[in-house]
Amino acid sequence: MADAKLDTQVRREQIAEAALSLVASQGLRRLSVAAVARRVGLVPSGIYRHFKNKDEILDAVLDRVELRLLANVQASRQAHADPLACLKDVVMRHIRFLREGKVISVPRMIFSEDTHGDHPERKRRILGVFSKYMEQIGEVVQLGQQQGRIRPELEVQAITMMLFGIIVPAGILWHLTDGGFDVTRHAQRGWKMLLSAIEPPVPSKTRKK
Amino acid sequence: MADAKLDTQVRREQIAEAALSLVASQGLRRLSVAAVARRVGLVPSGIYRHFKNKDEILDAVLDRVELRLLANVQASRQAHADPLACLKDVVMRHIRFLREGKVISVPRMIFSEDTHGDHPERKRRILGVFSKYMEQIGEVVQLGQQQGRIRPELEVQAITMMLFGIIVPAGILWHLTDGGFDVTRHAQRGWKMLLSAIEPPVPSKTRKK
DNA sequence: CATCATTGTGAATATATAATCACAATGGAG
DNA sequence: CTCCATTGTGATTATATATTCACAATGATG
Repeated sequence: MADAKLDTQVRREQIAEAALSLVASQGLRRLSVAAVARRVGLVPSGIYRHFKNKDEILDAVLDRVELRLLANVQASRQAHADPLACLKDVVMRHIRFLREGKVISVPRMIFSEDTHGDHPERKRRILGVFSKYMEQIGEVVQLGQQQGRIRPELEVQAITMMLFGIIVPAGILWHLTDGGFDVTRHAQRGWKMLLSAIEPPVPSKTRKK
Repeated sequence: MADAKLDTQVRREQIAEAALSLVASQGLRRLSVAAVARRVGLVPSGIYRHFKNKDEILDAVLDRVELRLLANVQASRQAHADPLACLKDVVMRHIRFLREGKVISVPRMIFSEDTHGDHPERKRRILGVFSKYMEQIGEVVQLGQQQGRIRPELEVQAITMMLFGIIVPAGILWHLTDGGFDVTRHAQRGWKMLLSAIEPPVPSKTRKK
């Protein structure tokens, strides 16, 4: 069935990518070893040549999700020197990837009990991913506060959570409506409202985004 | 094993309540017919005397969730004539129920593919529950706009989504940290920020909540 | 070419859980 | 009390999916 034998490094890559892709499009419930195998072009038992079990595959998927989430924040930071522009970009970038099916929304990972139903340590793992993500965003917020672009009296965590509160419902509605919900508009509106809450009353610059 | 035979109405009530309770504490993945039966005090096959299949049980759970969510909004509306106080109460009440395990956070229902994995109509059902919930909240927002308590230029949906954006991450973090996250503080901060975004610049009343 | 390690296949096994089936027990009606 | 409808039990079946196992095939090396 397989075209040829491939090195385990290559197969692992294929398998992890196939799994991530399947999860993004169909959710974790539908992720079966058989589905992954089909996608890669192997028979199901062939998967076990490269991954010890399904849990290992899920771990690999999680690694990828983490990389992508953090890469998103990094990309935004590099594209925008201005903290506010950067934060907005984090949101919009996430939305774009959501639309393109290139990222699994965090809640989807969290509440898919297939991910960590019987594995408390994976729950911790997810919490870790989330924490890192929030931390990265928090650094941008802090920068903004130091530069007078963001109200200094607001707590960093509160701001990052509000940002998260824009991203998450987007994923939820996108998922619920099978892509029918206008997540871009939602994000723009949400950002605008958040901005009015976090921007200092006296604009430190005439720039009004 | 059962103490006595009970009328199917009574059993259906018990079964639905047991299922809801189990879902709230353990998630949907762990909801098995056997677990529900144990909780009620029957053997697993006895459940099928009262519910056709597991799907019917899940539908009953969803009904209950809907009732509770909407009852929460109603309760807040009746307790507070002021729209802003009402909205705040919706959030805080939800948080309280979350803490007490009396409500399943909506994302948990949505992203638990056990709920609707193979049932598109149940996904629609959930979307319907969510839409009703948002509608009810939206009515309060509209009232607030008519009364000059909330900026009239902001779109109702944007505001309700921001409110949702406070509630949802609370559920997520509560779940991820096994109740370790301070959801009350999160909600209070989030509400405060949202308030500064939606409250008109010139207070129509000296009341500052 | 032969050898060998690694990868792939197809059949079989293991497991958890939903659901069926046939018999038992309960409780109400006559 | 008997009868009957309904509810409860315990054994069995069905099903989906993860995983193991034994053999086959590939590709690199000497």
